Amino acid sequence: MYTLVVCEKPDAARRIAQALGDARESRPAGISVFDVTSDGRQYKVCTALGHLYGVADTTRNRSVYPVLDLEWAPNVKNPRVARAIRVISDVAKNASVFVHACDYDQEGEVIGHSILQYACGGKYEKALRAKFSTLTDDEIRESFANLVKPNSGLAEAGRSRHMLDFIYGVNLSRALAQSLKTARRYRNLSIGRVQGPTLAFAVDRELEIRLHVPDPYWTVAAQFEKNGKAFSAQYEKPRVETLVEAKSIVSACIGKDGAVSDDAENKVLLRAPTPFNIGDLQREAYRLFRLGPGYTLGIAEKLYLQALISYPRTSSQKLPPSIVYGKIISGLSKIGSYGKLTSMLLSRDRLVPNEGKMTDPAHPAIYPTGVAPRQKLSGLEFKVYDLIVKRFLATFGDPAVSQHTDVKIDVNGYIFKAEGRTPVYEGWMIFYKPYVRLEQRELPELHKDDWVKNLGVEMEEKFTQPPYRYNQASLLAKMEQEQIGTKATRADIIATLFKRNYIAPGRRGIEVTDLGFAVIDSMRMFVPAIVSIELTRSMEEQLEKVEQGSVESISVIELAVDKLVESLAAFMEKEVDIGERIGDAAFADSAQAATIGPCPVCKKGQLRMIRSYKTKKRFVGCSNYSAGCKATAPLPQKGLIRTARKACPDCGWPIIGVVFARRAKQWKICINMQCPARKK
DNA sequence: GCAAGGTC
Repeated sequence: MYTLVVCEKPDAARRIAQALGDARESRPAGISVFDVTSDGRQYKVCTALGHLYGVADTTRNRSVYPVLDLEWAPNVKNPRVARAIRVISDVAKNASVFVHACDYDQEGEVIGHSILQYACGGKYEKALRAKFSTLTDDEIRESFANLVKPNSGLAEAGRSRHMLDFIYGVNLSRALAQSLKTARRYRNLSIGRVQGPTLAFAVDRELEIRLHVPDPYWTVAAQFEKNGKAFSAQYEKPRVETLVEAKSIVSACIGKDGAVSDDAENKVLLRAPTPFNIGDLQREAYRLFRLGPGYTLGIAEKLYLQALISYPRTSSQKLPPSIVYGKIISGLSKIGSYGKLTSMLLSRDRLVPNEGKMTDPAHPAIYPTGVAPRQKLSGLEFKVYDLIVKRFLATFGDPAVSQHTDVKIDVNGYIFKAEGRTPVYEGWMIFYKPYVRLEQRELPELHKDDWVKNLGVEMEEKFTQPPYRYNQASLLAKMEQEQIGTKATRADIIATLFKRNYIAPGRRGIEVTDLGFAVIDSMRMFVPAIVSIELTRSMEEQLEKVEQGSVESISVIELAVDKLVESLAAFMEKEVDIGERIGDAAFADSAQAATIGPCPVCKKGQLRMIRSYKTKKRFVGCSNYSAGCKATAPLPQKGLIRTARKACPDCGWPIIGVVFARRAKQWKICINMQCPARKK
């Protein structure tokens, strides 16, 4: 007889098994099972692959809606999932004790609950729960020495979350699709609790930009000189509202020398950065390399599978000592050019990382393992790896010190400000080069009551600017800030909005398409909750009550269904109008998206993406085909294709960009097979 | 051809 331990993922199962004792791995049906004997106890540590069970539509018919009868079913479409369920069921047959050791959070509770209930034959209530905050040896042993009862309220709240998201998301997506069908069109549409608000963020930003009225203002700057060194200073009001005022400042100051009226010197400490969680890494990779968040996650997963970095899907900014900093750093000292940096840390008595506030139930922050790469990393893989290594090292660095000199200069009663920034001590920044640089702005030495020579005073007319468009990194940051989606899904949600053609990459960030506007408009009209973060907030409140046991999950779901049905009724009344509106937007967009560029052969038509009726493959043809232009070119069959709005310098045919979700950044090619550049 | 959430 033995204890069956249920874990959430293979990596966690391995760590838990090794922490419990000597672990022997076998792989029935390609799924790992670890046999452990420890203090006379026998364990079989099994693993899920994330959710093995989830909500399913009992009608099995996508054109039916509303669908309100849901069931909780194994995800048998995925063969690996089916094998994992079989393996665990087999092991469960002879187990005497069951331990739920999935991540200690809501989804983890659900994953373990389903497995214990359905793969192990109703063992959830009898099972014991391992409660850990990170998967370190000490914590794992501690949690197994103090096993608690499973939290059935949490499991129930989690299952309700799945149900509610399905009820809103699937039904409203089908309603949108149906409205298009009524208008005799077809397009793949979707909306959901997280997609809705995320798209709405971009829509609202787009509206702010379109409604922005530029206001003029003036800036006034002066050039001064002291001891042969010139420097500039800004008038104390960064924005002067009127031309009259700006002119009067300039005329009062021009040609008049200034006196230093105030000087302040401060040493400013800049603390070391905190270690990366996945969102931090995605933002930093975007800032430095312009990598989309989904792509960065893909690279991080690859590095993790090569054992070069720790588990990347973490929200933690903590580095527990149990990962043994010294061991990792000495490992890194043998890799590439890190030796110089690591020796600076290895000579220290104590290593203390500057941790952030965020935690994660199952994993620490992202850190390099110190294992040397076995194969050469690709350019981008190396960039992300290098960033992770240097960030890790930098968290142990001393604060950097910068001397700030703030000087006020009085010119005929008008005050100008000048700032000096001088690096004093590099501290942690030495580890994080070239990803950071201490700011340097020189000022001559100035003391109170010194006179400075006036070299000129100038004013400049400026206009208030509209806010920036979101880019992928800032949209992801907005989602984090509003707490919608999760660390592992945010990048995917944004990718879905691109795939649906609700948003598109523009010159200065993410632009909302007409289709995106039409979808948001119709939802705001009939189902405003789905495009507002309030739905998430109220769901969280109600699920909290389910978890506490003060409200039944069934009543929460029934209430949601009532609200949905009410909204759907109003929506269906206007179905034809909505369908027309969305259809027009969708097909205006796709006609535009399908246009690749002007035809270089007949010089009259436009080259367009067309799908062949016979082969179902896409290719490029000229809109002037019926008038005799036979210009054509093949296209890659995978990936999202957009025009680069540029002609090839070698042959004049248009250039396209091909985007793959988690793979290449963007692949720019000339579509002409006969292009001279191709022959090279 | 539909959500959001796990993970491979």
